[in-house]
Amino acid sequence: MPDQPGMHRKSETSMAPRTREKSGKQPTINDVAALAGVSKKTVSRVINRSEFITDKTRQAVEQAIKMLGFVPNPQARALAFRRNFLIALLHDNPNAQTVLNFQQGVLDAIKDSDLALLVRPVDRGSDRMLDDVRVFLEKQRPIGAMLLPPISENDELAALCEDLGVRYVRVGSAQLDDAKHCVSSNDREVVAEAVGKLVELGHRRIGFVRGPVGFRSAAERESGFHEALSNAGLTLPAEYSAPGNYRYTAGIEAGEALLSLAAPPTAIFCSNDEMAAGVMSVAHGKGIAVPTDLSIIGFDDSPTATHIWPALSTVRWPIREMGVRAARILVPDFLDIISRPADEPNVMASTFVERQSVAGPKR
Amino acid sequence: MPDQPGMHRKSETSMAPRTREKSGKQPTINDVAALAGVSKKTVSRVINRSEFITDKTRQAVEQAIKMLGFVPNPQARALAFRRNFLIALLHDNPNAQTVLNFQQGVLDAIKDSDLALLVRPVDRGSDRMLDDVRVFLEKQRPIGAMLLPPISENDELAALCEDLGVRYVRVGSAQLDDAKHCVSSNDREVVAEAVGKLVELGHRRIGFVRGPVGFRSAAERESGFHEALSNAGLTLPAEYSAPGNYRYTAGIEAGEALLSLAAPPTAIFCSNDEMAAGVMSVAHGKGIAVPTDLSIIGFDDSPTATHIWPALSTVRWPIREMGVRAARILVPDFLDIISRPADEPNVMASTFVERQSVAGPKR
DNA sequence: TTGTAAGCGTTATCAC
DNA sequence: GTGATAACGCTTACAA
Repeated sequence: MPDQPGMHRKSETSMAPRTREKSGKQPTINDVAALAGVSKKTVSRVINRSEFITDKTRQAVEQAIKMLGFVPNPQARALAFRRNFLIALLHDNPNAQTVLNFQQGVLDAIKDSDLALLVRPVDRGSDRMLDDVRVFLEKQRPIGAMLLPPISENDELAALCEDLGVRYVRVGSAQLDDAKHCVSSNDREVVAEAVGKLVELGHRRIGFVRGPVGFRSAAERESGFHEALSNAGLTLPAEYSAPGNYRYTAGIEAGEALLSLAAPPTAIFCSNDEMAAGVMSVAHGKGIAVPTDLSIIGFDDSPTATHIWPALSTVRWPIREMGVRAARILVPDFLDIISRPADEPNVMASTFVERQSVAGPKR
Repeated sequence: MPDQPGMHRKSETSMAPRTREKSGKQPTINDVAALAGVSKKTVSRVINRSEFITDKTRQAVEQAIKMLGFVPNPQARALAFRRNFLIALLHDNPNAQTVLNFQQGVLDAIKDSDLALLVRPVDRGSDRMLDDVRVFLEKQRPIGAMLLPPISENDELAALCEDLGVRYVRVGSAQLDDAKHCVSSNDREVVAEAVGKLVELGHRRIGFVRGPVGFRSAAERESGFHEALSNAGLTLPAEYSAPGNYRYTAGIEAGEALLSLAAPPTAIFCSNDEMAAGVMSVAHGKGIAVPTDLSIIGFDDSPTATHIWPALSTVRWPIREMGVRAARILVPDFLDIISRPADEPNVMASTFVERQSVAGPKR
């Protein structure tokens, strides 16, 4: 029985007995080799799909594998390869839905592969963040790492991965890196489109609730907003732009500010759904009817967007699909991919989803 | 260079060159042993906190470890221990917030340990579910597994873990297993309390929106509801009980049904927040004021609860804390735990959170 | 209390 | 194409 790390035990051999697998031990590569009448290395070649093998040998080995129900031991492979068959998901928990949807996408993509997913939150506030990640990557030695926004915007983090020989993909609202290291959405473009719809409907007094300072996604969305306004020959009065941080409470504050104005906006674009929900609550509280008196648009198409009333027009951010794509870019060689991932676009289209929170202005 | 699994390459040695770590290779246990002037095994003993070591030796080794910046290679340890230093989180994605909050709790708990978290969704609908999980556990060989509801209610799954020598903890709305294999909340009790509040306020016509058939959490919440009614000498007319599945759309349907009744309920308890949001939307649509004309209570205290208007009174489910506790129960020996986890309760208290969606009935 | 030798299950090297 | 033999970095069994 092993010493147990961190176990502070009295005896070196007192670990609780472990139930033995019913069928005895699992078959190893040696069993397969023996049964197939070949060497370990040949079996290894089959496992790893080396090309230097005759079809006949391969088939013999494959049959032996099947007969024995042999599954290569990932721990041993990890030791020999000096690399674990894992993908690490590094995130700073921007919001649960985003992380989990992305996670789900990644898991979809690697479902039939030998890979597994390791999740690692990082604290972007901490000054030891880089060291923490370094230790983590050096210990776990994953094949690759996925960086979710906002930490995906950290160039040092990307450099660290590069440095440690860990592949990486950065997820963002705009091209953050070269195509083989980046999956992004087209936030600016689609926000411009959504706000353009407001203009088409006749809105002239359009408010904006910003995202957190320093976030690329916030900057992209803001610039898309301005783009739409200037396309329409409009400008944004300073008092129509409210600060925000992607949280509901910021939406409340923004709503209070914007809707108390002498000439309040007839429409408000919020940089995410949570803040849009906050603005909507304020409207409800003030007896301002949505969408009759006020149109509201959000961003993310989070569950909140459909849970609030009236249902929120918003931008659907294809985060799950981005997870799939990120995996395909990161580890194409593990995913039995036919088409070259290089041929797939790495900019995923967000789309404007019209629901009940938008209408033309009253007059 | 290794063959690459799944790589379908032309050459056995053509793998893309990998950036070599700046500082050469990482130090191994041999380097430490040499520097400290002891054997490998002694270093191993220090790493694994064996007690059969003199303080002097230990200190010498620890110093060497520090000087070299040695970090034990988990892959090698995993091979030798026949066990990976991982915790697996098995879930069937009941909802993102729950999974991620729990995940966060687990990660909090294992933050300073050598453990890492592996996330694995399972498809409880599939008839290969057990086999899939078996393969997963046999391959990854985690120290332990955490089962989230509803799959935590599957006894075969628990038996499988037992069988494979993988520790496990089941998370549920009620005691699903003995204390060392279970973390639970007290749904029944706190639902009874919440509904009791409605009764105290004077509500007599109280509706109920059920959770999905077959879910233990749904059954617990329902029985808590009935408990409160019978405590008050009330009974639930059949038409006041609407089916549900924890989804928003079910809330919409339930709301339509309950609020179209000739004598509609003056209060509705919903088995989760999403359905409560659906009921609330229907109320808004029908011009029924909340809470004036209708009180609504949900369950979970999800983000939705505060994003909707008026803010939802609900039951806070301490899912993150349950994650922490689950980890402490699962791997106390890895967590430098002072107090015995056995002394900590494994039933975590849910609490009723009063917000704006509840008031006394009109008359 | 410490050390030696033999694994753990796989891949790398390099002859054949 | 294939296989013997030596890694990979650590733990275990057993000896000292």
